Amino acid sequence: MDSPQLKLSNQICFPLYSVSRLITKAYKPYLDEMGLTYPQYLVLMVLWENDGLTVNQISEKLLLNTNTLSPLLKRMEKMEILKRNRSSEDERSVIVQITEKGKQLKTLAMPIPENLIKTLLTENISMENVIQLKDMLNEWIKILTDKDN
Amino acid sequence: MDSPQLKLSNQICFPLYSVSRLITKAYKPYLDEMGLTYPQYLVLMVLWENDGLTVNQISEKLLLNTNTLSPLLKRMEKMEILKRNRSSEDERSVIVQITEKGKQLKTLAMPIPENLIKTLLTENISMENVIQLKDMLNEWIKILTDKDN
DNA sequence: TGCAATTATATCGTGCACGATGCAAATGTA
DNA sequence: TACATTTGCATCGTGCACGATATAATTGCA
Repeated sequence: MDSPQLKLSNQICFPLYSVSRLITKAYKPYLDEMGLTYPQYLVLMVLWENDGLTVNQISEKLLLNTNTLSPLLKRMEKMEILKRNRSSEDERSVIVQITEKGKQLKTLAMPIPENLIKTLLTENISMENVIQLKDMLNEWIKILTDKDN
Repeated sequence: MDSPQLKLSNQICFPLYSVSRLITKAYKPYLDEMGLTYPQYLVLMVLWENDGLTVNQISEKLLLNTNTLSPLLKRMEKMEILKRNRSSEDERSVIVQITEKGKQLKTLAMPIPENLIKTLLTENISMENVIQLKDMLNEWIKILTDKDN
């Protein structure tokens, strides 16, 4: 049985999985300076944009469940990047607030996106191509998160 | 400071990271039937295509280092999906060979790719679009693996 | 009101990823 | 031929991901 559909080179998920890992690795030197991991950086981007969200609201934005987020936020609290407090309105909810230290990391993060995108633009790949790719990925996110529910 | 470049919606890595995870999750029902994880499935795809490779050769194909692969292969050997033996030519190398059980899993895997691609094709996303996306990802893999060395 | 169902978060166990380190075999070179 | 260097693999520690499960607060409804 030849089955070309099972060849690695014909897969779509494998390049997605690899590029995701490789780009995360490309972030590493910048994130190391900030003492952050990539998922921690994602949490900070959410909080920089919108502070004081609940764990659940962060979960929805990052598409990560609380079994991933809770320990992650716990570590970040220990690092004094954010604080977690029970909501007084709904004692089940935990409100996450960024600290001064967390806010200051934003300055260090400012140049990261431009540096990263420079790496990804080539003779064959324009900014337009990247936008197009992002649109496709966002449509897939819509499809694949709908399926879950 | 407004810094739109730090908004989650303007990132390219975040949708890559999310889609990679979500597609892996879409594989899960199929892989569960086979008792495999996604990385284990990747190893099998390599071996189905080319049996008897060394750990290093698998490492190059999957872009995973031995610190990830060694434990993964060890688990797969325990599951009796493959065997690991020192090469007699070069005692440093370990040659990985698929077992009968591993070969038989291929039959179960055959329909997976088509089922997966059905999920990913929509009104707005054609097979052509997917191919184009894959080409972009492969170019990025080239760039980002060159950078490493 | 009473109580089952739902919701929000946390914990546990397992399996990746990956940087750092170790070790033995092979290679290169003085 | 000695021996430093390189190569191939493995192990360790840490931090995700994620399914399963637990717990407490809230909600819904008979």
